[in-house]
Amino acid sequence: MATDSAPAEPVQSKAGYHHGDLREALISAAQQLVEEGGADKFSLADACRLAGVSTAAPYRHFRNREEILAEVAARGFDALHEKSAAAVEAEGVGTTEAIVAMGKAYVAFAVEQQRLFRLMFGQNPAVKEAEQVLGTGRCCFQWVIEQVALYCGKNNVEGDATEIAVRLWTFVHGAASLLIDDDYATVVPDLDVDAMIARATPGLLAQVR
Amino acid sequence: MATDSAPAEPVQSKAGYHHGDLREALISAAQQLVEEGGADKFSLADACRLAGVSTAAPYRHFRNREEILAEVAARGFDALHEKSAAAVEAEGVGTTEAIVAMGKAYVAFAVEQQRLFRLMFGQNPAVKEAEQVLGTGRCCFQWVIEQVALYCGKNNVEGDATEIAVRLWTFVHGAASLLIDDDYATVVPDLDVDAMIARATPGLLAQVR
DNA sequence: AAGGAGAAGTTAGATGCGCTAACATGCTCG
DNA sequence: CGAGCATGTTAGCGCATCTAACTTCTCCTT
Repeated sequence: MATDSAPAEPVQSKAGYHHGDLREALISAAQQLVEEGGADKFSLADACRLAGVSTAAPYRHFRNREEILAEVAARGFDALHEKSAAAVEAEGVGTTEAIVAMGKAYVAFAVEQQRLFRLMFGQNPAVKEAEQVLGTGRCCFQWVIEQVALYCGKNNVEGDATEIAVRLWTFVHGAASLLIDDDYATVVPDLDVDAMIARATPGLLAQVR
Repeated sequence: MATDSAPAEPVQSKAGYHHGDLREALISAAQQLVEEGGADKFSLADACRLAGVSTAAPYRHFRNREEILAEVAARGFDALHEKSAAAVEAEGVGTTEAIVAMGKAYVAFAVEQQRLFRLMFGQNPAVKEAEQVLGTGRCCFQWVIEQVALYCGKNNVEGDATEIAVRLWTFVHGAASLLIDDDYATVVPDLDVDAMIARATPGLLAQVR
């Protein structure tokens, strides 16, 4: 595969001294490794082995280990946004069901990509303060506010959409966290989280007082 | 301090070749270091320097790095339990105010000891599955259920105390997490979390359908 | 009271990671 | 075609975890 006669490969090759698109390859490796072992255990060296390059190579594309993690986190927010949007679309924009579906999608995303979720909502400052992460994260939440505003409009609910959105977010984020961190398992092992969300959402949607 | 005439020091000395109570000294150092830099950055070697021993010494008392962290986490649950109990006591057991105070205490604990809270409710399996952590954690939640049951009894609320406790826990845990991980800061910078809890609690206490 | 066993320290070193410096290669464009 | 730059490589420093083998001190038995 290496000492071949044809040096071709139009734009981005994969063989030989130069990788082709190492940046993407490393991000992809990082996504995989993060999901397997969590951001803590993630090692740049492992990613290099997956991509088939030396351990010094990443530094041509990233300042350091955390910059790769930031990129992974940012893409996570995009994925979360997409998943939520699909769930809402399926139920019909502006309905109570859509709001509930949004919450369930949030938790489902957390469950399906536990470690990624932990990275996205973790405490690593280098990740959280990264440009891309702030951008995609904000965008994600703005969209939720919009959905709540649409709900309020359609259902004659008077109230600040942002305030309601924050309440909803708080609840589903708590549910997602306790679920994936196995904290529910310790004390209420057979909790049906989806059912809990469905039952609690109406109360959180109503304007209090 | 070393080559002295009196070898005394009744039970546990601090000077000389033997430390006296290295186990406690290391745990105490770990508590300090975790709160300063988080469990990720915590290094056994740093703890050794704080305690004034070589980097091999800890292995006489702990299997590995994670076993110290587990001990720190377990003590965190004790501290959380105490703080919550004090808050409830101050408001009067069985009142709505006591329940609200319990929630605020939870969030306050998280804010005051961010990194410890993250360790306690993190994803590190070696920590979460440790005997002491499971024990103190369960105990902590059982007490919350009791408080909710007392509330229900005094206020003629029909409903499963466990179910209500889980709803409350979910909400305040979400609030604490989003607050200390700076996620609120990105999108709703001037949110008053205590006020939010006070307003949301009555709705969460009521039995839904 | 002597002295031996074992607990609790030590130093040395294997292994692995992050990151940098200096060097090598080969794509791209003038 | 060849110069220059982007993107690889190897070598190596510093630091962390953990183990092995050795030392020191405590205390328990006789």
